[in-house]
Amino acid sequence: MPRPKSFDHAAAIETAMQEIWRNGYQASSVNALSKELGITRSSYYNAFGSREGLLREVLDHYLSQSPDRVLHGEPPASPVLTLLTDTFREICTVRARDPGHRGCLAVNCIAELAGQNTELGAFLVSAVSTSAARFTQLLDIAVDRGELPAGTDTHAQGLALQNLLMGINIFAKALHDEAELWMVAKTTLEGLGLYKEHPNAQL
Amino acid sequence: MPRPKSFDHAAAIETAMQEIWRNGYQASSVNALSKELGITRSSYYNAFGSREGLLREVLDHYLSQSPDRVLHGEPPASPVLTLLTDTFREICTVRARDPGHRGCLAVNCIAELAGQNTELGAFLVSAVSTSAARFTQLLDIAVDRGELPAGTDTHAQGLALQNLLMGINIFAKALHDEAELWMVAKTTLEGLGLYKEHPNAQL
DNA sequence: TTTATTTTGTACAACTATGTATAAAACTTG
DNA sequence: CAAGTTTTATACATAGTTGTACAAAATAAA
Repeated sequence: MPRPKSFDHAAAIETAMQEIWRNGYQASSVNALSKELGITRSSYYNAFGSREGLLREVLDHYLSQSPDRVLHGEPPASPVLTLLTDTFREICTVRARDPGHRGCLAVNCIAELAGQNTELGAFLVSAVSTSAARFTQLLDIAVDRGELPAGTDTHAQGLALQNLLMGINIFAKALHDEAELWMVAKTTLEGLGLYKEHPNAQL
Repeated sequence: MPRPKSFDHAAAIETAMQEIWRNGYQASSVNALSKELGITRSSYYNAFGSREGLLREVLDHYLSQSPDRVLHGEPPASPVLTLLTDTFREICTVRARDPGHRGCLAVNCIAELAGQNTELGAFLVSAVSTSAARFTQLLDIAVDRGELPAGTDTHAQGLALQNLLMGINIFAKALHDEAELWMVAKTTLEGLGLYKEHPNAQL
């Protein structure tokens, strides 16, 4: 009986994400977003409820496809240090090759909204906390597997990795050279004793 | 002959800085800023020319009093590594004790405006570049003084320090505990071989 | 075809935004 | 007191903002 939804919700979220990523949240009005989505403001409010409602969906979508997504989920089969190194390498590549130099949408939103917008701010702060805890968890696994020495302060190291991650994502907005961006990550990872070259896999 | 300026320009910049720091640039309208400053919009435009004009002045003021200001200016008399360690310690303290958890105004503005607002974006990007170069310069001095080994890659280390700085400033918006924030900085500095305890000076 | 539902178009309300213009008031110095 | 300048008050123009309301159109299934 119901008329089927005639615009692709997922595709709309993707498009809106690109727009907010480029222009920032406060600068992305419902007018502008609706125009970009090719729908009317009526449809916008019908589909997303409010201006802020869309951003929440956009952030969920973003986090599910951001370059650090591989860190979450099941414990990795490959060595943890290789996973970490590869992930930071990937992040540097993606960030540097983004022609808009937009950095990380989540980090941008933290800078814009944390401690201000109660709802979204709290969500973002908790996402940072979760990510840092995940780094620590991975390092604990590395200790268990003998990849890292037993006395390793995985809590401190995990926080340092989270900091490296966010730093890279901000730095990428100002430092556009991929090699230099990777130099930042590699230098810090080496310092932390967490850098590991990829061991010529599949050979 | 001229009527004296009846509102304190410097104090107004300071007040506006606090407001923009708290709410972000895009969310700080001329209306809101004028009200906060206790002046009319007429006076605002008269004094600052435009919305953007004020931010430029605010950023200049901010940079002149931010916790990393001590890194600039004359080469330090004290050991470079001590200066670096103390500066990062100070930054962690200031950021964690800010009840608004606003982080760094400059970093917030980079996240909000870099690659978007041509004028201010370029200014902020160049400020990052300058700061990174200054870190490298300080490390070069440290090498000259024998504080660091001769083969040190001061360029890579300087970039890593700039990244640590910006990371801390973002992280502070989500991680409010001073000890944990300092753990981030200390762990990274130690990893980079740049951490040095303050040598009980004046004793 | 009727029915149930979603989407759309359009209008409205009530603000708010930036920037400009202009005349009146305030004030200090000569 | 007069001159010169700054500040204020007020209005205007033009555009945009979020959110709501409601009827008309589109659509698929019974």
